[in-house]
Amino acid sequence: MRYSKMLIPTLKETPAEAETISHQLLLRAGMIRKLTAGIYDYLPLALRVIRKVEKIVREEMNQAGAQEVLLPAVQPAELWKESGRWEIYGKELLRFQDRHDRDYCFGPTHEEVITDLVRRDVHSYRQLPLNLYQIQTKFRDEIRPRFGLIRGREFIMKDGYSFDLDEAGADQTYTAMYQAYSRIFQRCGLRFKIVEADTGPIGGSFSHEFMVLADTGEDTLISCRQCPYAANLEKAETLPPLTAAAEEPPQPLIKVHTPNVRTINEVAAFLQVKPAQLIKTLIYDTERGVVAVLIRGDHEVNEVKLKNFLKVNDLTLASEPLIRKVTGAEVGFAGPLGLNLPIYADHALQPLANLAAGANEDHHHYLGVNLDRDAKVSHYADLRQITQGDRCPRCGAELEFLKGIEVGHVFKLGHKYARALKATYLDANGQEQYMFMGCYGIGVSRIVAAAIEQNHDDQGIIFPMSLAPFQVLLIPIAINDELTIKKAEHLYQEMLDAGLEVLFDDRDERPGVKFKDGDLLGIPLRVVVGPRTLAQHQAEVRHRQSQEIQMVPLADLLAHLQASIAQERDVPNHPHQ
RNA sequence: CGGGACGUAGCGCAGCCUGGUUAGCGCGCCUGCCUUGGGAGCAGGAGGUCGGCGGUUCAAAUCCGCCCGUCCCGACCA
Repeated sequence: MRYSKMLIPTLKETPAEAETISHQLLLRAGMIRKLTAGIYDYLPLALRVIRKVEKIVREEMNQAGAQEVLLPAVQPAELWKESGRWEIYGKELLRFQDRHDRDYCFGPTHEEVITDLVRRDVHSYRQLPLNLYQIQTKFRDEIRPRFGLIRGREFIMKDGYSFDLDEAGADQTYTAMYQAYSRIFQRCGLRFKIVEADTGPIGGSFSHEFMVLADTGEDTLISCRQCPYAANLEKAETLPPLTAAAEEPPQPLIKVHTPNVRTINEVAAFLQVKPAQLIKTLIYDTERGVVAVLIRGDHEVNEVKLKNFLKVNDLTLASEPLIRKVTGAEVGFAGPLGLNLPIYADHALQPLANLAAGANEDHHHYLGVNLDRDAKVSHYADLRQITQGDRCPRCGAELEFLKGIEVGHVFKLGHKYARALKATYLDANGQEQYMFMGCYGIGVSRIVAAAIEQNHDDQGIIFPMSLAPFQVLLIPIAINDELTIKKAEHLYQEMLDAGLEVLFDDRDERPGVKFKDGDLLGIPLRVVVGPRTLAQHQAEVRHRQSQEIQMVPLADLLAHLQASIAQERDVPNHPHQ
């Protein structure tokens, strides 16, 4: 491709709207433009990278036994009502009507559609297992789109769905997908980590997320320094406390006047106790009623765990009037004593004695609270966020906290959708059985952003060979020198004939401009020819990542480039951790 | 949706507080000359509903109100 013919509108200055590095560089390199919040145009260079990602995804999915399909983006409400998700998916689901006022949505995911397809055309155990995937544009009306391609509302996703006879078969498929995903992200040159994850609104029994490690990542994950345990922060389990029972003898309950002392820090300072000796009492409103949640003063509630534990969809901290109504006191003085609500406590509180807590009375707290003596705790459970001091829930070793960008997610769904949409088959005995499903997502457009987050320097993008829009950038110096341009044209043709993906910078620009643009675009290999190098029958080859420069005889140039490309193409920049 | 910031040429910004010629600057873009190994130089030029609507005023980019849009921080997710 000739640079002069290609739409590559690079920018010298960083647009003010871009905060993260991948967003800035994608804009500056002329790869994307924003149409409206969370919705982007992909320009030619970006599309080439996306096609590279897609190719890797297709090769690995096909290799793993999956088949590609293409499902509609617009979906009828009926299917979503049948699965029950029309009600529970929330505002993220973009809904609209057609001219007959029938309800539709733009697909954020395709469990309903694929299950509908399969239930209509698959009826026998002989047709299973079946593993179908597609690469398609999704729309999720995110509350807050941000970071360019990392969290768009419209984005390109690979979504796959498997249908197995039973759980044993589904486990095999899950493993195959897990391995295919590992290979995909390795081939994309990403440094990633696989973590246990919550299943969220997709549902199902368990899942793993593939996290690209990057400081700008939105997710926090924890990883054991000793054993293989790794989990998303919201999923990470906490160990029950080691001390079996209270060591100190229970003190009598004392009510203390605590004027205008509301927050944990204020109460701790006022009562001269540590935050860890306080009980934080939070009132939550759910679709199944109001509950109280107790947590140690220095801990935070993990609302995902709480949702799962309570088996609720809606979970919000109670409003001020509601708190007053159920506790009889202003916000800041709630406590477990005499509270007429179901009370759930984090297991870290169980062995603790002589704590401080709100008195459910304005400006008063209790000292000497012993939960088993003074309150009615319905259940103790793991309800809190893991923190820096926690140990690995598997082996007890030290944990590491990391930031990551989720690029892939595999779920074991079980019978959830098969049951809701009646996807059944007849087994060998003529018995009707539900299909056992799994689903598998990859953020294709997000991978492009994640790759840039991990591979850049102060001059621009450093694409791994496997994703680069071009393998080679050919720059002739002194464009008006007839011999140079003639030789460069000749080299360009040779490279094309040899099947190299080459961008020929034939613009009438000064060398500095071409070098700056070249570094910004991140093409792995740069070949420069000019009067000086040609006089020695050589070309200069520069490696974008290492910045190493080699002078290569023109006669060896093609072979040299092909060797470099072959060496790097399927080898990640960094080994998988 | 809660909190914060912003909206002036394709991009980055100044002007606004204290209203008043033709709304500026840098980059980019067009033409010509010149230059050609890290975003050159000179000369000429194009490009603006100052986010929108309404109000105050003799006069509004500037003051007031409403609306729209964008970004950042939190609750959601490939």
